[in-house]
Amino acid sequence: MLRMSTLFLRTLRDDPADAEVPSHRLLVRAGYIRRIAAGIYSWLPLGVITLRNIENIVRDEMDKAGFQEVHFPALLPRDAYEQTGRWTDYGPDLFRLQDRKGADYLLGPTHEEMFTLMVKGEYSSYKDLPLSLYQIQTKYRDEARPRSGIIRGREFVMKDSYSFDVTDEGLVESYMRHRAAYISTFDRLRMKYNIVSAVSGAMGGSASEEFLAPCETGEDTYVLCEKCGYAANVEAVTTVIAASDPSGIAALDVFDSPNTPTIDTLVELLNAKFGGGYDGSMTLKNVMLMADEKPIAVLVPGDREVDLKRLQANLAGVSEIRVFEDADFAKFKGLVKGYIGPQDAKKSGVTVYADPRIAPGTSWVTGANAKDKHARNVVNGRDFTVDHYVEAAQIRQGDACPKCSTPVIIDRAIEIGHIFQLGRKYAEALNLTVLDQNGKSQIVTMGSYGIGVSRAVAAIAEQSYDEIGLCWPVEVAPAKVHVVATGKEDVVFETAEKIAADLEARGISVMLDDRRGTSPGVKFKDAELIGIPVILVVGKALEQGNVEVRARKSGEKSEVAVAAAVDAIAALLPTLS
RNA sequence: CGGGGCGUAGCGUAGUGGCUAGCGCGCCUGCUUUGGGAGCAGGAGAUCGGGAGUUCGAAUCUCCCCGCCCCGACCA
Repeated sequence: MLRMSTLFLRTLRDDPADAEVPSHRLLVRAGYIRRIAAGIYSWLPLGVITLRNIENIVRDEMDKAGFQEVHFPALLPRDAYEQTGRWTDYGPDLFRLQDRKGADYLLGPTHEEMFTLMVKGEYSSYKDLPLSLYQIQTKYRDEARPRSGIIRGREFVMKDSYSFDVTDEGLVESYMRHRAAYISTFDRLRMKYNIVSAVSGAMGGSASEEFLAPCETGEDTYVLCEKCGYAANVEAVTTVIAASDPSGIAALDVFDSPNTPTIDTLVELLNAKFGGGYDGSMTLKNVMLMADEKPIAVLVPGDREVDLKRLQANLAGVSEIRVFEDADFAKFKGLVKGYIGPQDAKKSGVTVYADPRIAPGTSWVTGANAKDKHARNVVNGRDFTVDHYVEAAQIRQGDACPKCSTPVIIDRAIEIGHIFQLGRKYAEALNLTVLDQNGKSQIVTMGSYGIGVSRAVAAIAEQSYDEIGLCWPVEVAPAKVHVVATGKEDVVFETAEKIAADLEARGISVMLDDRRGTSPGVKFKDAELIGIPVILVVGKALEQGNVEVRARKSGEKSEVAVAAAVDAIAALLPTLS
């Protein structure tokens, strides 16, 4: 039982000056966490209990799914990370340090290497697989910009799992088992979330999905179709545009277009010159970029920007993209800045990438590769060729859903889980093999799965707070019932004690406000701020032999007889989410 | 890393060259009060982020450094 009279807790009346997002503000005010340094927080008793509750739900669901818990140190030698190249690849985000002998160590940002080596050390037969291991552990990443309190910290608690299979089919199965376990976990945490397709990015591998908890303060943007349920990270959205039949489109027509440096001015001129009907979406923007110092042109409709993030995510094997600078234009004489069209790309040695919106057979207005000249009726496949199609154009609210064509919405969310099929990258680098039925050595294929446990504390808070404080789901809250004794009569405190003890005896955890001499207002405000789902007030109503039961979230109140209080609460709890 | 803002007691803040750095919350003592952040009286608590400089005099001006927050870049 938590007793407010002795609990190590001080709630704050004012919002802390350095907290802006609701979860941060309230977790600090209600005495769950305190800041130590940017992105580094200490946990006070209420915070620790809440974090543990979440941790235990995660652990329970992992165990139910048949995954086995192990534990690694956070402090790791450089070795394994050297072998996979991540000692350098991870860059400045990696916390590095040296021991007294000058040997290099790191604080683990994620543990693929260690898990791979652990399995390698114990197993060597296909008979041992499939296998899934997990740990709940503190991770360290020297984020360029920690933010939003506990949402993006430099130290955070994460549950990470890894699956090991011999075959690709086995990996898919392990992946699906994790997916199912994640669904039960987040459901139990009473979180609202969407499972969205993601691009696997630098980690390599194929299939990848993110569990995103929608909320205003989220830092991830994703696309959602409310009709068919399609959901994807913006980077992973696919564009479906059918090829069209170009026969009947008039021949390419070059025309004078002085003083048209922007799409808007070009459209204006087109409408003046050719009798109207043109808009930005009919023009073709030809963006010049350097991809690992090789020139590429990226074609997008004139009314959209190139989304560099999407482009980068979808350009396999390219590590650095930058826009053309004047020096680059100087090197490619065929490219007339402001009047570039894809028609002569081959001559200039430029590889042409096009967003799928530039479908084969479509006709465009674009630059004519000569100063002050544009061309219309420029047809993809007839007047220019696309080397590769790549998702590059920015995505907008109202774009057609790739599954059902309904206009999509764009929303923000916090990433609370990520599952993906890693493949053989780490097993290969660290030589994790098993012998198959034929005695032949096979490289193991892996999956990697993460849940941000400390981040979930914030994400849940973000999804369930109101003007007066936090409102935890029953299983997450630091206690299920907050028993508040108000008044100065001993009988009030004795009754509160008795009910609290009875509740605990029924397995219902209690926080008891047994502070003497604290005014009722203070106790109510604290209870509301702390956010325990049921508040039971022992006070005025006691004269009629009653206590007051309040549901924190809905605000519903009722009076029940003292003797019936425990039963009433036992009945109420399962109805609360 | 670029842009913006900020740093004064545990928390929130006032003070833009001049007396002993002010106020609210919280904390301690006493009395009163007890259903919505109580009242009165008394009290403790501050290297004014750090260093250097300008000045008769610096929380206040200058320079350097450190830290924090927000936007962006970045982020298995």
